[in-house]
Amino acid sequence: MDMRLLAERLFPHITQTPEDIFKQYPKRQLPKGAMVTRIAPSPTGFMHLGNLFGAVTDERLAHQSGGIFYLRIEDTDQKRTVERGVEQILEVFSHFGLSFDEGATVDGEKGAYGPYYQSQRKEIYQVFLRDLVAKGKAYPCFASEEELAELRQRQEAEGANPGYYGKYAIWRDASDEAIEQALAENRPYVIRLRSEGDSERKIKHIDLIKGEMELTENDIDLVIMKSDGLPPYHFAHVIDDTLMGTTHVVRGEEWLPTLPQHLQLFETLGWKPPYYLHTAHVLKMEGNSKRKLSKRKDPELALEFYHKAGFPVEALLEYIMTILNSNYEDWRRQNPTAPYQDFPFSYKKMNRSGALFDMEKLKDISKNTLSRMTAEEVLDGLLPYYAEFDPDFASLLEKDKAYALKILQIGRGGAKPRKDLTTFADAKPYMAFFYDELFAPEQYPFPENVSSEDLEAILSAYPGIYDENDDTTAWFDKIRSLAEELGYAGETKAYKKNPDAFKGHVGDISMVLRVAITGKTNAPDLFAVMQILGKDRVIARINRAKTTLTGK
RNA sequence: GGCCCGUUGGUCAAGAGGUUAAGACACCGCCCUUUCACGGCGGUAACAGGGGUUCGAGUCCCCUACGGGUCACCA
Repeated sequence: MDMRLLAERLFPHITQTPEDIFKQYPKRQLPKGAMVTRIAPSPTGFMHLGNLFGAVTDERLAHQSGGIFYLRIEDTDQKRTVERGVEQILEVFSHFGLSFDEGATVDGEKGAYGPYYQSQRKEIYQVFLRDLVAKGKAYPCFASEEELAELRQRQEAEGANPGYYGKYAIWRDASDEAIEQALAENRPYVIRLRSEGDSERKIKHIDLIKGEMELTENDIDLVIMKSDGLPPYHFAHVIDDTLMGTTHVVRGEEWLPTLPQHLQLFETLGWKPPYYLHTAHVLKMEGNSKRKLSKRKDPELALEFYHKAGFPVEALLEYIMTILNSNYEDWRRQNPTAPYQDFPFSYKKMNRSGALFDMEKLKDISKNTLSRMTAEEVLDGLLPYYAEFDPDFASLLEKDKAYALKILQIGRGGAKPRKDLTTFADAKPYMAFFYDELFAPEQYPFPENVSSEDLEAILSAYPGIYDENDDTTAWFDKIRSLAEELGYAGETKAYKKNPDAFKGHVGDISMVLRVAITGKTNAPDLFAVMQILGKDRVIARINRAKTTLTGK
């Protein structure tokens, strides 16, 4: 059969030529070295850590080089497409502060290289499909699912590699009559590429992350159009990334095995492939072995997990940067407050092997990130977090922001800031005692070496000696005197030198006060705490503790 | 099973033929300290194994082992 006639027969509605299409996608005019990258997620309603790793890499490479970073929606598989999937994608990336220069948006799309939804690009793909058929480089295949399953079984029995190739490619050289008949019967079909590859031959390829590698040529007659008329990933990737001018494709290493197919497609179409960066997977330890993070078993794969746990987005980005570029931590030490975008990102610093996800490291980074933030920044994170997960606490914070800021200000801002919070979720237990609404200790964990008589004596004496206007030294001198009056060492050192001479030391006295005022044995600087609470509430809490203690 | 990728302390990693094999997290110890959170000092701990090449190998080559990935009209 004349292949041109066949092409016309298969795609009667296609009138444009590849040249027509290329006119609509002119070469991008960008400065030298500018990279064009994209992320191309499927709208499956599940955004995970891997998506973010890739997106940060793409975004940095593009924007650092003066290039373009765009969002393309890979929705060629209708079965997997989910309602609001695209909105979710957009929300997640805007949440992490990543912005696209082109691509899908909340209300459509922007940019001159669209459509950015693959489901809307059917005609474009078919122009190239038609062209390939006309040139004899692709052909229709009418094999049914059953036939293909049968084929696989036969190959297994023969010990041959599975797949539609060589002598197993039954429609590759089908007779005109057979095609004619199948068409007449309206049987569904796919379009396959007529592979010229040989599985005995190797191709050399340089991946920007993995380096030089040797791959086996593809000899499978790849499906390039599904029976629904849309292309599978492989073909869409080649067409879209070419037309849209992608210069660097960043994707997970699970794509490496199909790379020969992509390179073959580029060659067949006569196009130059982009640079590839195949990134290693994030792994997880299970027993004694590592494995890829799994959607079903590992909640920490979902980005939602970090949101719920209260990790600031800055912290997660910070962790991602340390994983992506090994020299990032050193840079951060030199530049403690610079935005991460100032870091000279390089794909050369990306690791070729997979990293275990390290929650402890994330926590440490998060703690440091929070400690570097201003009280205002922390509160800005706290408010939406608690609005979503604990509205009651959110309204307490909201009611008096100045008060909340005073609390968050304790020990913040110096060269050695306090590091009390690992996540936003830590803030409530940390701050709760400052709020009378939440302050309700049933019993007080007073130090055990202080007798009940002494406890009562301390709590009774304190309201009389506490003066709001004392500075920290004057205040503590009073505590010291009280300690000595009761037979406790005024200096810790004196106690340590001769423990038998005292009931305890001044630290025990301040611990009693700390427990009475905060309900806890561990709290930030007591003097600062009292300043914030104010004299009335300090006295009230001392009295409350005394009442609880004595029962009156 | 075929094909592909990978392998430096518990974890993340530096390392581009000559290093006492960095640093960070975690862990342990000491110090500082009125609690806590910090901070300081120190410590335990690694080139998967075997062959080559070389005066010299964590670095280059080969084999083995182990780990991961992939073999769809899913991406």
